[in-house]
Amino acid sequence: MIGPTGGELLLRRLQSVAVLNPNETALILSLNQRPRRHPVRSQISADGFDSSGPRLIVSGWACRPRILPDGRCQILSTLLPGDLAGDTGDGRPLAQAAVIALTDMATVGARSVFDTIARDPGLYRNLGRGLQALGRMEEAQLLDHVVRLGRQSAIQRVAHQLLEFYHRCRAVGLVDGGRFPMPLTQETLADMLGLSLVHVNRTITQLKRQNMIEVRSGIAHISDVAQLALIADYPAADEKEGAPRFGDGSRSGGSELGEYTPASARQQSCL
Amino acid sequence: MIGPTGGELLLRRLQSVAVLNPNETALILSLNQRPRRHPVRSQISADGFDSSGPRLIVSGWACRPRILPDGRCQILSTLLPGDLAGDTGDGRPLAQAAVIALTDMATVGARSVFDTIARDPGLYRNLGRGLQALGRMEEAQLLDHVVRLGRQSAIQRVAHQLLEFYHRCRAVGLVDGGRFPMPLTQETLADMLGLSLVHVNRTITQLKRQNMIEVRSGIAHISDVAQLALIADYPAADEKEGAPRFGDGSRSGGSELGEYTPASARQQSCL
DNA sequence: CGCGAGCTTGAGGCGATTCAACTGTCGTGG
DNA sequence: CCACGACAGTTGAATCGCCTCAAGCTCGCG
Repeated sequence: MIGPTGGELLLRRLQSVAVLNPNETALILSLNQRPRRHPVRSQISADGFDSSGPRLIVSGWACRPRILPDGRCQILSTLLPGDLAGDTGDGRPLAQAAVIALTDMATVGARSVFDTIARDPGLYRNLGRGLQALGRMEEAQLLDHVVRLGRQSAIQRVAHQLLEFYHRCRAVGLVDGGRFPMPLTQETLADMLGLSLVHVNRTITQLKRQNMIEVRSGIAHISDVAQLALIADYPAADEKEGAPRFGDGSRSGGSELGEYTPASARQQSCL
Repeated sequence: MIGPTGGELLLRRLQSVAVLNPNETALILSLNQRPRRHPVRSQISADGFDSSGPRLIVSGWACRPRILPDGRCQILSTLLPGDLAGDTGDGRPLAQAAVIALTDMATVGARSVFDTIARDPGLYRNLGRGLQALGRMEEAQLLDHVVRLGRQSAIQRVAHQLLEFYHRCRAVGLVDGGRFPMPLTQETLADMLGLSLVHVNRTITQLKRQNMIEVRSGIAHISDVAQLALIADYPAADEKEGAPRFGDGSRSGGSELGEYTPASARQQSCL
């Protein structure tokens, strides 16, 4: 699979949240080295203190799983091309969790970038902020994940997760007319969405029958994003690319404001 | 309800993750002002950009809710005495979410502390790191929350959440022989744990009948923490206080390492 | 005393799980 | 070229965990 280089992917994401000067752009594009390859199921980034520094994902998907003592598994987050695996210096628990390849992957080491920024923070101010914004997006995804798991039905979970993948792929230019790579097995989706494999299958089948989605050999297709977003309670994203939703810490994008009144006082309507 | 002052609570937590010099201690204890009072259901911290700076919770409990379009609610996180509500400067999505009082509360403004640290980061180095560690603990709790919601049964969720409250209360000296304040209604617990009110009730009743817990008029009692932790898959916390689990970013405390192999390859045993 | 918020309990139903089998599609080696 | 195993996806049947609806209860408080 030949695709964009690591630097191009990351640059694309950063430019949607920050304006980079030539030095910064050059620094990111210095990541266009020959990537290291990782087979499925191998560990990209270790649990706890990190050895080799953060790595930029060039191709392939990964996840941060948490295995329970009885063998069950809950996936905490996913990593797509253009994402960074490993601790980028602030020791956040999520970033420190182990990263496991869900497909064959290619990554490049990104330690040099962070070292360079640390050496001259002034010169790379925007870049530093941009990278922080990417970290914030990760936390926002985590919040969405909580809502999905806590309060959405199986159909909504699947739809919502697919929409997240769609938008994340779009942010790195991997969407082509509603089609985007989605190489996860239904079992992995189950571990992600807190469902059983069988039920994920039935749910996807149902969405297929309703012509909401297609999934075949690692490619997903969403014909009508807005319609799917409706059933998933997925917040209406402005179709305009490059809207700086995370430029300096605005809202995540999923919540209604309003006081928290006990549910008894709230009314139900939708679905 | 008369309890410790805000500064004492926060100092206690910080001292368990960092060693503070006299300047830093004094700065924290400067938070022993007369607190502002908030009635139940009022908003402590606004959604999005923050107006009045972060506030330290002196007494009472709060949460960060997310309301879905159809009226359902998922609570993202809880705030207990000694916690900080509001954005402490890094614009993290969780910290920016609205904070709503679940009981009557008292808080003090903490902006001065952050301003002072920002003015002379060198002098307040340990304190700055300590506060960052508190932020990391919040993220670690979020990860635990994901696992609870995704892969635990109702009983485990309730037990796990109570244990989290127990340990958080203990960190600020609010536990007395297995007893600690737990002023949440079952409805709020339901919105937190992704369950229905009725089922939370039955689950708590069941735990009571098994003599695992007692909950009455805002006070919870866990007789055998280790036993409850066993049911809940709650990681064995060293009973030794002040173990610097977050001193500079070690592991969150909930995960088993190990490669992520598909569930089919894992064996099941417990429960 | 009467009201209301929170807690408790019962009955019935649906959504998701589990177990178990079967299908389809690869890649590999005889 | 086809037999084979491995792996992902699909489907059915039975069961269970949790939800919803609907009362009734308890306690604190005006």
